[in-house]
Amino acid sequence: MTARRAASARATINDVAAVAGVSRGTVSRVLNAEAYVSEAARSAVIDAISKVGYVRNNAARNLATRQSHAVGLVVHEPHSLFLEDPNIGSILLGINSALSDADYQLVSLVIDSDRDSHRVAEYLSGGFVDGVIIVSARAHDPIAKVVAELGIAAAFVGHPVDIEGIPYVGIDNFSAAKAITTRLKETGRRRIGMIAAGLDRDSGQDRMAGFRAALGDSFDAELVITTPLYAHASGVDGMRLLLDRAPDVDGVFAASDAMAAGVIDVLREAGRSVPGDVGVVGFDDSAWATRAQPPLSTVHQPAGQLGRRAAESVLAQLRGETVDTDGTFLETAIVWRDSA
Amino acid sequence: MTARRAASARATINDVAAVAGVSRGTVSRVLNAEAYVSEAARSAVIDAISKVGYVRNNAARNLATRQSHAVGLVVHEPHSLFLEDPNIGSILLGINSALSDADYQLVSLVIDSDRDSHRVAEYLSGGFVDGVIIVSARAHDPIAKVVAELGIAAAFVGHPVDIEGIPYVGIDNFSAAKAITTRLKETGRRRIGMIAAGLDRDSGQDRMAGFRAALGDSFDAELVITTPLYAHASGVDGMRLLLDRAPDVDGVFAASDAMAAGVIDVLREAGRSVPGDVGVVGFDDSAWATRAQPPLSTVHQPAGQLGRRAAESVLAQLRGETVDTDGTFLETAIVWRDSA
DNA sequence: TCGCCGTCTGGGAACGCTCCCAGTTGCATT
DNA sequence: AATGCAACTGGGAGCGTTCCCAGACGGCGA
Repeated sequence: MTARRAASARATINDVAAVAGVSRGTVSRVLNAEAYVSEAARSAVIDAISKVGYVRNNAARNLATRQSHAVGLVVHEPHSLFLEDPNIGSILLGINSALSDADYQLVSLVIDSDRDSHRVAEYLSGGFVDGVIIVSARAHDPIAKVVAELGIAAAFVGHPVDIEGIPYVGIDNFSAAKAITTRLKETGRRRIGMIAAGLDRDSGQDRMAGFRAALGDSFDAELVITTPLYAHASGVDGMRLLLDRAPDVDGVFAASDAMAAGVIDVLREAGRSVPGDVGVVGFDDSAWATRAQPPLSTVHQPAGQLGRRAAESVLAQLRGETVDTDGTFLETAIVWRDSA
Repeated sequence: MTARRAASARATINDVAAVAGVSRGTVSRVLNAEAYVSEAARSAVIDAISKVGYVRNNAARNLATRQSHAVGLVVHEPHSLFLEDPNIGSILLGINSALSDADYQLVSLVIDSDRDSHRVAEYLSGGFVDGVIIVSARAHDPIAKVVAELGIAAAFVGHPVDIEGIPYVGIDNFSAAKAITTRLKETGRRRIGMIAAGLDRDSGQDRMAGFRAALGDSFDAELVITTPLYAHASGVDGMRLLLDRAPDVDGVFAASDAMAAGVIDVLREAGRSVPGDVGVVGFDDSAWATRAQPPLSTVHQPAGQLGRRAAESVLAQLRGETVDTDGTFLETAIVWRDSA
């Protein structure tokens, strides 16, 4: 097959103007819903548009307005995130939905970790996007710094970073972790441990702090196992270690559902029943939670809303509105199932 | 914070021309790597570009060339796909990598199932994208039909559809299913069942046909359980039913790794050991495979390559090359772990 | 010497919009 | 009747490229 170009003779704004018997300017005003257009002119234009099958040429508009009407989604370390993060899909859908409502296009800027952030910086400064949403940046992130310097409209999804002046949309990891740990404690558990992860990010630190706060005096640092990743394997390794250190453990807070699933696997292997002998709670309310045996009690993250709100913040900045740089925290909810 | 516009005074091709002491046309020729530029002019232009910090304005180029230099990725039913399909992430990365190598931009066209395909058709015909990649279309897909009518450069990922003239990149589900079933049979299993899914797509049908072909005379329709989704829960339900029907089953081919994980859960619950009492094999080689206890023997799908090849097909069409409409099948490989 | 051709260059003319200014109405107010 | 103002309209200018044509230059064969 040879590629055919799409029908070459596309109608332009001039064709519409000619058919409607008005000028180019009036058509443009109708298209952009501006004031000062008579009802007669408006309906004539609308009729003409459907008659000639007019579709706006974005390239021309972008050139004239010096805006791209596109917002970039910067995702770091694509493989780990795209393939393992249970929330990224929902976040993406939330962003996409908010942007398309506002007639903006989402372009995905996947960053290969082996390339320099220079390439991204150039892309961002190249006017290809009007704004940018950054998912899950680490502290001291080079791209975050570039965005801050460029002064481009931006928002972070996930958690605050060490950069001033850029809003973020996240959840209150501290309170959520504290709440579910408290709830676990209320089921009568006395020796509660935690499998922590992602301590290089605020989210991970906050979950651990929340856990500690919930336990108060009964907190025992011995019962906190630190692992690098939020993965199933980390839960397995962490739980083995914990069981070794404290065979009398009767409650576990895992920093993610994937880890909690690993924890349950290890407990079963060791002949402990869940929730009979040990209560287990997770974090995320991802697909892991319902597929686990037994289904996990966990913290529900409003991932879709996280994306939507971040996109709305960028759009507001693009409209020239003042947005809150302190960021916003979305509500989490405890989902109590059978694992504790 | 008030949004600041990115540095307003961006260098244009004219600035470069002025600094290099050549004309606009020469700069353009250098930028597009055209012939007939003297070495002196070329290096002067290159120096000038870096001196003034020139970055190409895509809107202007798109307007002048009447091309968008963008390729759309159409994803249906975003929720089920994005959130459950273990391959979609890799496919996306593969596409993105091929496109950015060729200086094309990926724009994601997520289709909300409740809206009409009309909106997508308009988008596609609106010149916003030069080509389109469609992931996992069903038979009789309306958007696939629209693409075919438009004659826009396109490729399908996943499996052939009922549309003529559009290439696809997929795997040979029949052969792969046959191969892994045969391998399972060779481990000495006599009563082999299958948990099938996705029979509304060719991929699902082919996997079942491959299973049947591998068993030959020993095929027993009683041992095939049909479920709607490739999900963990389908594996659980399907295996319960199968165990009920045939308590002597000693081998199971699940149509996806997620289902295979569900199968294993049910077997454990029923006191059967894997692979001791029952051998289980899956399909996909997704994250489910390695996290399962025991790790799954399964069929490896080259998801990233699937995306890359589809993108390359679209790019070839865009260059006006003739591409094979029959599509291409990529090699799968059996990954033998511990579950069988 | 002349003419030709291949190599290289400059710049006018689009591409299809938006912006903005200069008008032209029609109506209320003086 | 004259004035002012709000409501509306037309069209020139410009956004930053690419495309393409006209032309300059130099080397080479006749």
